[in-house]
Amino acid sequence: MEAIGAVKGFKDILPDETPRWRQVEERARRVFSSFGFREIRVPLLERTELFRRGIGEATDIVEKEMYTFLDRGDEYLTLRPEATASIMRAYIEHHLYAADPVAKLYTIGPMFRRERPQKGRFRQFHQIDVEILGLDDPRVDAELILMLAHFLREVRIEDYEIEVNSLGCPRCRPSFRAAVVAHLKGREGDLCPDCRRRLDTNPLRTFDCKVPGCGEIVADAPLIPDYLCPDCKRHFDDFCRYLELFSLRHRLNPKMVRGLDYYTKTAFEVTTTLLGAQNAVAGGGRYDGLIRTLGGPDVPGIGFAVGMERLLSLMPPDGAGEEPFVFLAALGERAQETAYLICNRLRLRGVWAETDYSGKGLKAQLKRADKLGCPFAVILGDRELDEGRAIWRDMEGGDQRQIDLKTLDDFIFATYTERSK
RNA sequence: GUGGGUGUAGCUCAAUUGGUCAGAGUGCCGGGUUGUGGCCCCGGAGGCUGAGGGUUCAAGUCCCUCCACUCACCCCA
Repeated sequence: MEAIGAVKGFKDILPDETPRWRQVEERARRVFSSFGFREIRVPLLERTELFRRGIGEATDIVEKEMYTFLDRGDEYLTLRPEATASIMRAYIEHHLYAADPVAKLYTIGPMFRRERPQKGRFRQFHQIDVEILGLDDPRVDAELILMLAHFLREVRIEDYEIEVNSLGCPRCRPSFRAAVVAHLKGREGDLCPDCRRRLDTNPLRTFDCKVPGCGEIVADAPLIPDYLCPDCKRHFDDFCRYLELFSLRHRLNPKMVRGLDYYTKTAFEVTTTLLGAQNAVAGGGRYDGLIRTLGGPDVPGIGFAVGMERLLSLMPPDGAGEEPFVFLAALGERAQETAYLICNRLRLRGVWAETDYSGKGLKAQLKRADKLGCPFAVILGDRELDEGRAIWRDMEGGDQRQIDLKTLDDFIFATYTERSK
């Protein structure tokens, strides 16, 4: 029979890797809690319309990257390509704004985008997603970045840069957009085909283009900060001032734009040079009009997402191993049964114990204990059984002593609790 | 969607101009120690060399097609 492989771009997270995943998740939860965030869990599947309206029709995600299918011939559903839209949907659907004017939420889970896989980019990938709804104060924007930086520190990631920019609001963006279009139109012929198309759909995205010719044209293009309305400008200035208040090193990148349409005002990205072409570890920004666009009240919001796989590949290696506490080696049928019993009694008391099922020799059993990384082993043969005792072996030093069988369970349990302190 | 690279044992990789080339290390199993792991020594199992076709006396090696993986463009976390 031919074996069935995983779907392209979908990865198994094997037992050797899961401890690190859990470690990151736990640290995220701890950090977010202390900043007042609560967890929300939303479905992986939503109506396609949610993402079309939320993320924007002209974005790459909606245009060509979504896993969309017709469900039983009556409605289009999509595997979520990001979490924000779903969280906004839940926020509106359950009237969370009514209970509290401010909602601080986070979620951790898989996202799906049908792109060509490469280093740091998968079709199913995982994000840690954080949102603050109901506050538009620039202090909140700075505080969110403070929390993100703190979290990165907690997972021992140091080599990164925070880039910030303001994308303006519906009041100031049209004039900026017009200026960019005017600038680009003059040299339209020198633009790459993609950018020529973007001229109509989303001219700001030409800023991202890496084609050398486009880079030159964009080099002296108008910059967003110069076109911000007084309100946006003040917001951005204050935001930057608060970043400095926290001594958060950051870089102004007036050419940074984001691939999702809903962003307004503050935008930021955490980048690193260590990831190859996929240099963004985290990214986010403010989206003051999104909730209303999705049929909710006019509530401002800001959030960010961290790419789990990318984060993990940046983390320094850590011996977050998992090993049993004791191996019960048994010789002879009667001893094997006793060892089997003790092993499971220990497990019921919360001590990770392993034993042998093969009836192999002592050498093979100790070898197994060593391979598993057990710090201790119990040796129990019919000989010991008859004398009502067992051998307690320290695997590191090789010291051995006799333990009365009647007190063995308690002895092991006590040693275990002592050691886990 | 478009390019480039790579496919040999579970894993990491070797195999001169096509000519005993199907190997090593590691892991696994066993023995050296009839009841004592790690180090060392010895042995064993395990591969239609990604798949299919072609050239040739001879193909892991050259050519074609397909597939998979990978990196990059694009975009983003």
